[in-house]
Amino acid sequence: MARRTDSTAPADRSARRRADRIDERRRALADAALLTLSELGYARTSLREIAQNSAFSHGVLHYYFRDKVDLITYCVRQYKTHCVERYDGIVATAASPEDLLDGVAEGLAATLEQDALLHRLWYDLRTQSLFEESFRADVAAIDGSLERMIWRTVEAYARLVGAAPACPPSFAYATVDGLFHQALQRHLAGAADALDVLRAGVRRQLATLVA
Amino acid sequence: MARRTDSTAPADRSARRRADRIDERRRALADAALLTLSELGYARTSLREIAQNSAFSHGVLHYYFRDKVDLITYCVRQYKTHCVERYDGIVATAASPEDLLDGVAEGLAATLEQDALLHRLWYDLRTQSLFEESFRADVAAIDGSLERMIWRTVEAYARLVGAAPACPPSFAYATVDGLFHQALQRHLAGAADALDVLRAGVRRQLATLVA
DNA sequence: GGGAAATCTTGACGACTGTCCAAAGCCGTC
DNA sequence: GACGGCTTTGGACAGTCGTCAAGATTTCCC
Repeated sequence: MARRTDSTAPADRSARRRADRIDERRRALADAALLTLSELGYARTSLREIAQNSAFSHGVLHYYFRDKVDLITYCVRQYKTHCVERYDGIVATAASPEDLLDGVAEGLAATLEQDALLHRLWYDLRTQSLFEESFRADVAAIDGSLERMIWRTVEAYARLVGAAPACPPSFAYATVDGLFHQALQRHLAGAADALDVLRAGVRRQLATLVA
Repeated sequence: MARRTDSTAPADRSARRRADRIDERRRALADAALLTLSELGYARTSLREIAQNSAFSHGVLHYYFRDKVDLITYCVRQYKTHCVERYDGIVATAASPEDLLDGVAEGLAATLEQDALLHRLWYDLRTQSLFEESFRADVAAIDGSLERMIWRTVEAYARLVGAAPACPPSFAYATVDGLFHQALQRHLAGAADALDVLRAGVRRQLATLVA
């Protein structure tokens, strides 16, 4: 019985290391999957293609993921963390309304440019979730967190101009998302002014959202 | 040489009738395809499934359409005419700004409710066109005509309140489309207030678009 | 009414998909 | 250094896909 209560018994430590290794593999495979997905879109991405963009063979995907839906769900979740990490922190450090508008407009334009393919994938998956039950819940969760992010911006702006938000959060999100989506579409189509139009549009729309 | 110049020679008439019949078949098949597409989405719709929702067998599709892309392109074009026909005429008969806002809000809410699946398909195809070159041109054409439709509304509203539009057409379209897309998403998810939220949102947004 | 052309059906083809599995490779532990 | 479990491979499987073509059927014209 001696030291059976020791929580760092060799067996436990090895089990933990194993679990960590598995998590790491899953993350790596999900990264490869996101790469392929953002390039080809959901409809045209096969498991073999994903595996070819990774260091492994196609069979290993079913060792780490139950099936294709499990993998894609995991990818969506991973994308979400990537997403909110990027977005957060834009709002925090603004001292004046103008600063905030600048920061938000610039932040959105920057991520649109840098992560254009990931955003394209996001809109793809969001649309697919309208047809496929599988990852609807995860998509809805991301949508909600994006809406809350926009809403934090509106609240911060309202505070800085000494007014109150004058619209529901869903209205703010819908209109700004519409602007972002259109800008992405034009940016991908090669329109040189897409980013500037987005900046101007976001500034204008945010300004009308407070009383 | 006698009547070789007669434009209604039997051969011509028969050729014309044949062409008409072909057009009719193509329209019927495209209708069946639109039915299936709007139910399953682009990614999950196969030619066999389309044929099963029609009165014909799957082989006939390649008699009237070169390939799948040709069929879907034809569907997209057909959807466009269906779309603008529906939309047009909302704006024309408004006497006061309030009338116009009512009419537009109600018109958008009505088509969202009645043609929910078709609109879902539209967003699906628009997203697919970000990945697939094939029907990008047709999608862009529809997008443009929708933008012009919204813009006509803005202009009419501005005229009625005696002001000028105070934003670019693309801004008006992006924000209203964002509202419409969100409302569709919530409506399909079963939210009972989706239509009312859309009505309120559209009214609010349109009102801010003129000086 | 018969023959030719248009139309439609049916089955086949090769390519591709997600999934599964037996075997091989790998690695830590005794 | 050999054993045993964890990883990984690559092929097999059943299914579906778009496409095609040969044959059956219908339609039309003389």
